[in-house]
Amino acid sequence: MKINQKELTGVKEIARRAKVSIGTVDRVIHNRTGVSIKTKEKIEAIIAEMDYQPNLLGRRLASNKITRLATMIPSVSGETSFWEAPLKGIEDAEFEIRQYNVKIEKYFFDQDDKASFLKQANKIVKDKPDGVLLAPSFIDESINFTTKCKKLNIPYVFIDSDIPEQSSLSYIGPDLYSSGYLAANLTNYLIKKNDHILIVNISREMENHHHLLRKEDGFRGYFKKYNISNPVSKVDIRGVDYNSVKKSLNLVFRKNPDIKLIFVTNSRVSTVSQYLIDTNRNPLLIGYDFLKENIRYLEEDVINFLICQKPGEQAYKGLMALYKHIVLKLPVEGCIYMPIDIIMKSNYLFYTN
Amino acid sequence: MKINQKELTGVKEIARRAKVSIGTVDRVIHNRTGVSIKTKEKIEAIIAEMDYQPNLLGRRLASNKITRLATMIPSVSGETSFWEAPLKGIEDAEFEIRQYNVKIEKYFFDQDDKASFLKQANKIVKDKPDGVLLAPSFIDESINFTTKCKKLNIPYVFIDSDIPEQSSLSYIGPDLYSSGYLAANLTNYLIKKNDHILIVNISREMENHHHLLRKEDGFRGYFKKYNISNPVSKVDIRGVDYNSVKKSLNLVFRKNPDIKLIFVTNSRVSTVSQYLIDTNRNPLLIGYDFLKENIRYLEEDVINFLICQKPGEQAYKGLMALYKHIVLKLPVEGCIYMPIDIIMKSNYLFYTN
DNA sequence: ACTATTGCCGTGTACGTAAACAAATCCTGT
DNA sequence: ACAGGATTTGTTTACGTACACGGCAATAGT
Repeated sequence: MKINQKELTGVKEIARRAKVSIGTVDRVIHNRTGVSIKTKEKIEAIIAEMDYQPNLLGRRLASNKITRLATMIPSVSGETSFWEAPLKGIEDAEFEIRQYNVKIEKYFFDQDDKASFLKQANKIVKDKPDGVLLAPSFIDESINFTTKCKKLNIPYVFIDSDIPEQSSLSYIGPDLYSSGYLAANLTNYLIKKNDHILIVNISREMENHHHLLRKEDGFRGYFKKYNISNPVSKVDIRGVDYNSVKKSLNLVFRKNPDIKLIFVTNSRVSTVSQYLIDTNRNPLLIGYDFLKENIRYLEEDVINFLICQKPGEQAYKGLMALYKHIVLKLPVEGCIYMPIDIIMKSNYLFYTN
Repeated sequence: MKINQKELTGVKEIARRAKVSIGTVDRVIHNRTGVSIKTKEKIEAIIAEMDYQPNLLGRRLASNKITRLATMIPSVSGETSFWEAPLKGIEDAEFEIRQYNVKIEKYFFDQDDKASFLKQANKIVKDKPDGVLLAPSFIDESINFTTKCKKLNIPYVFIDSDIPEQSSLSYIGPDLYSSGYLAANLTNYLIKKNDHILIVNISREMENHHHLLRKEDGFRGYFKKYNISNPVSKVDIRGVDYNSVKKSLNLVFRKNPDIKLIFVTNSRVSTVSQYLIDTNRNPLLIGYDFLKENIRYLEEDVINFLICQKPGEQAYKGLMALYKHIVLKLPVEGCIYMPIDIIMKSNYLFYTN
């Protein structure tokens, strides 16, 4: 370690060169009022010439403001552990930016209950945080909510699924169509001519169903593009419990006992797995998400491939984007599609969600 | 934004509670000399009780020290663009921690020239940085180098490949065996009984060959574990130019014209791709690394799968580990295996190296 | 008894920036 | 020319920590 030789940098140097006080420089930097146009231009020229980068340490230290970020995601229910990862991501981000006077306030809603979403959304609006991270599970309600945010000048970031028309600060999550497309590409390596394929959509709320259909579109899009003519059936299941799934799949298998590959469009693939074990069937199985229950079936060779898009990192990056935008006033990418990861038995151990 | 209500925290509060000055508290925190055992214990008790976390902003701002980190990786040659990504990762990290008075000094060596490695290593030893990030391409020389570092009390982190005996601060990179194992798992989905498989190792320097062999071991390990009896040939090619590869592969294909799948154990898979195009052959092809040239062949359906382990992130994380250890004095994970990513035509667009 | 040494501790300044406060300058109308 | 307000500019303190410096008391040395 060496002692820093005095580099001429910082507001002080700007002030020196412009022959004004640091107070004036400060006013220009924060374009506050009370600076004559002439000195303002002079200072701005010097700032540009020096390529002045404000020292974030000094800035954050001197600014006694607390930045409050709100996060709104589904609560971790016993029914699915999917939202554990985003919560972890939120906590990681919290830990990292806590030292910069950023506080994170977490709001949770019930994925199967619109009313709870509304209630929490209203609470956020009332609390007026400086930024919002949102998993927009309910589309109309999310539009409503973010419209209010826009009016209040509160920037918001979407994760998990996008509402492109709502011009968020950023979307960080999967490209659903492409992930279905990838599943089809994978499928194409696994099947033979005329093998029967089944697409399974499982979700209770109509809303979430939307997302599943985009994946299905992607899947079928691939088949269409490459003129793959295998028969593709599909079933929509409107209950997430085992019995609903069992009942529906029983019907399907009665009609098509020779299904060779099943593509489950979300993390409910574990329920299908259990069904397959119980009915002693053994088609190839592709599903979604790095959940404990899914990994178990992956280990047991019931699930062959899981597609995953780092939900934890989505939340982490979403908060960091808010931090960069609000605190550092840095530009932020408007849309970050997460990589589409393929998980199988031999690499899941190394995966970080 | 709200004004921070005065939370009682920091050295000042410690000083207040202990009825001493902040100078004394400071001495205890940095366990400097000049504090009576009694007050020292009292202060330590209070620190523990308060769960005092030093404010990093204040700390870094007050400390005028510059931390110098050295990075040592192969230079980006025209021959392979592999090291572009780590360099990018280094630059990303540099940008991020620059504001904390951390400077990064980059050293490059020629991957095919031990002498250049030695020269650069000596230069680093002479320059005495505060930490080193190293891609230990040459094993013996790396051991020698890091031993010197250890004597000088300079922590070092390995990326890309590990030397476990050298007790580095951390290793961040692939588990080579497992990545070969995964390739075999994938292979097993793609082939039929009795399909002939070829493993191709291409490298000029004996050293790098080691790494390839670990992948080959993993590949064969999978086959062994699951009693897969497909014929597996292999060829070691000691030249990275097209003609060397061509000559060797011509020999192989003369003997085994019916090879159904080729596993190339490193990024040289592009050379094999070109060969396959030129000789109008079309086996399945699995290789390594997200390089422009490889992606081209992926797009053209010559390469089917690329295995990749985010070399850019390795370097980034490596530097961050050094930063955390040296500057923040935080504990650091000793070994971080990167996820083993599978890249194919339908997801490469979303991949971040 | 006087100085020199040592151990212990408090004070002050600095880091780079933010923001409140204070002061100087500029207008405008009389 | 001057009051009085508006506009522009300068000064100061503070953020939390690091560290140099200096001071005081107690002990040791002569």
